[in-house]
Amino acid sequence: MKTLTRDFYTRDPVEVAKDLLNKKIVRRLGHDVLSGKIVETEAYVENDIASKTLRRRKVFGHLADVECGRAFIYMVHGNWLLNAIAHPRRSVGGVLIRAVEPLEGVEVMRKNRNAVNLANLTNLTNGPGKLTKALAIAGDLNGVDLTDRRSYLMITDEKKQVFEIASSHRIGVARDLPQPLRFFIKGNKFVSK
DNA sequence: AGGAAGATCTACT
DNA sequence: GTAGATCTTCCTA
Repeated sequence: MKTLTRDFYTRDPVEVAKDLLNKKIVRRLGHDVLSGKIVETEAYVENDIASKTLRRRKVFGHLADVECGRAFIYMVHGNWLLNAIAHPRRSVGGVLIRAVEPLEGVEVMRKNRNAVNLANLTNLTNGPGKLTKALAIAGDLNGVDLTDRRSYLMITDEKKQVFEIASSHRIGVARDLPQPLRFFIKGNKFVSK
């Protein structure tokens, strides 16, 4: 398996958000390997007025200092959210991973999300806060290099596959930009509701 | 020092 | 569909 390169992330976040669909996120956890296919993303762009959180935290200033292809992880509403830093040179931006389809390590994921009714798999990782919990992703992983196969968290390339990309407005954003910035694999069961 | 609000989730009706 | 839990940062005093 091969990780996505720095160049992959050094582009318009909207393009990166679309291209991250169907890629694989890999989490090394002790002796276990947890992985899932990315099925839903959201782009956050330069001068993004939509997110109060981003502006309040001066995240864009922060993102500008951070290398593309690194993870940016922070907490909202008591949930950790996972972003990949992605923007053209001298710009700022990122991509929020909103949902994945579980592949390897499903039993460990179940354990990580204990106390929850997990009768069906779709409830395991179909939301930004759910997938971080299932994959044991928290603030201690902030800044890890997603392009480095030695990292505890990385994103790998996958064989080309035919699928249809659907888009919509972003979710949970108080005042969204006019253009659709949320992308997901059409018809996939693991997309959030 | 205290309160409000946010890129959310669960459990309940 | 709505309420309450959750935790961190920002704003006001």
